[in-house]
Amino acid sequence: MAGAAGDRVSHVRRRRRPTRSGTLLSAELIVDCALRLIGEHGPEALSVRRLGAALGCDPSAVYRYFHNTDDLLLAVADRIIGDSMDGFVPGPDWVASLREMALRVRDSYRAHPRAAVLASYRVTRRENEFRAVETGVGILVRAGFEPARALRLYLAFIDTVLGHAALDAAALALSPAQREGDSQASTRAYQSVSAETYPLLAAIREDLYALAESSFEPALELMLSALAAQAPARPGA
Amino acid sequence: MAGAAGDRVSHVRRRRRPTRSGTLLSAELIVDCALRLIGEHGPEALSVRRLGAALGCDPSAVYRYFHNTDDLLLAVADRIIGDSMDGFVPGPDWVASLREMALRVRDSYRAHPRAAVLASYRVTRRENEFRAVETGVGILVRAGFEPARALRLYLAFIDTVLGHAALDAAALALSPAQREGDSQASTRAYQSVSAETYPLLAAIREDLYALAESSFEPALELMLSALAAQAPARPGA
DNA sequence: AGCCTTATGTCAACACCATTGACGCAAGAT
DNA sequence: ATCTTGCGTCAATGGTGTTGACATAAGGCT
Repeated sequence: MAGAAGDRVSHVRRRRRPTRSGTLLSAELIVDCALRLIGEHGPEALSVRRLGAALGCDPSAVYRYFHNTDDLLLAVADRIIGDSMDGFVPGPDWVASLREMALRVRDSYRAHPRAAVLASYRVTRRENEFRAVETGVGILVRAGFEPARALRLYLAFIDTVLGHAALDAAALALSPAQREGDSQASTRAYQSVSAETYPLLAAIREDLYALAESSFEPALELMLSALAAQAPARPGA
Repeated sequence: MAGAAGDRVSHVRRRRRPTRSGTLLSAELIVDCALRLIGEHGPEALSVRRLGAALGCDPSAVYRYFHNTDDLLLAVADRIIGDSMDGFVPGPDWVASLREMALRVRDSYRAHPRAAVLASYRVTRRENEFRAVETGVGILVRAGFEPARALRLYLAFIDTVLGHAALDAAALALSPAQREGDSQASTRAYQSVSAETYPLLAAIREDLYALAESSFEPALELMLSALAAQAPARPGA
């Protein structure tokens, strides 16, 4: 049960004691700091020790607010999910609305890759997610789908988006060493494609840079076109 | 450097020295052992020290075969990909062939959920991955797509499949404590759907069990229908 | 057959990590 | 003014990946 809001250690702070360096700790502040650390110095910069150093407190003070690092990362993930749908209202064009939803999720993930990778594993089934489901299903229902079918299609859609967003985020979350390794391996692989073993790949050798790029947009458009094709003719349209 | 097949440390073994306990090491054997460790004792059981213990050798011997643990992890990922595509030959129906590819990948991930989660977000750029790309692009080319477009569409398709497979695997890979937490959150959420805040969800309350299910198949069918719709009329068809 | 190179298994050490239990200070209640 | 206890601090434990020096035997070469 690591992660539920009520489970956070000492959820209501009764006594607030400043750290040695004078700052007042809080769960919010720690999440802020974690996001900042990840954003500024890469995903591997997030450790309890560094967190303590950045916060100006002993590393173990973090455990007064979160059970463990997984708990902390879930809190970070929750913050990201809440932020992504913030202020979103569907427009009249249902396909465009779904597209915007997808891009919002993707951008939010890309903004916090490391936490996003962790978030994508755990479907939260919490407030923010239900709001998103209600919104998304609403878009499809207004497009003319039966409610139950709208739910199924929405789930297929959003899981696809989440999967791709996670893949994108994972690529960004790679440590510099891994990233370099990937790129070196790529260039070498491009050159070593032989016409004998891989005739097709050899024939489109100059297009192979696509291997290193995100396929989020093409996949999104395929998905949207499939949904559009299945939309029933609306009585009011 | 991590990654390409030719980059593996001492790719061709010239001298084979048994370990203290008598086993003959090999990259294959190490990958086998890693998969077994992860499968039996969870993803966190994979460490160089445990690997050494399980193999009956000094932990550092692993570094004679892989540059680092990331390198090893990529090899594990490539093994999973290779297993899934093993013995696959595309049939005459290109849509059915793509479907089979997707289901094979999904099954392979589900067979090694924890390893899949560890590895799924990495592009291995190793032998097996290239074989899969060659195969998949070939299917689309024979369906009538231009090679470059076939590559783009294949990547969008396979990334979607990988993303969903990873989500499925992640659900299977949750630790018991985490799984219980998720299920508790789910049931609580089902009950708390109120008609006021979520009128749509309340209306389809009996369909909400879909939230807990995989959306792999619906998403796959949407994707396939989109591809089928975009296929050019084949001269020979 | 016997030497020599060197691949490869072993050992010890380093620097980092998360997590925990004891300790003590001071905030806030009584 | 005293007492309780939340919470920041300290020290310690046992884990991690990775590296460099070392030893030993495998297998090519003469």
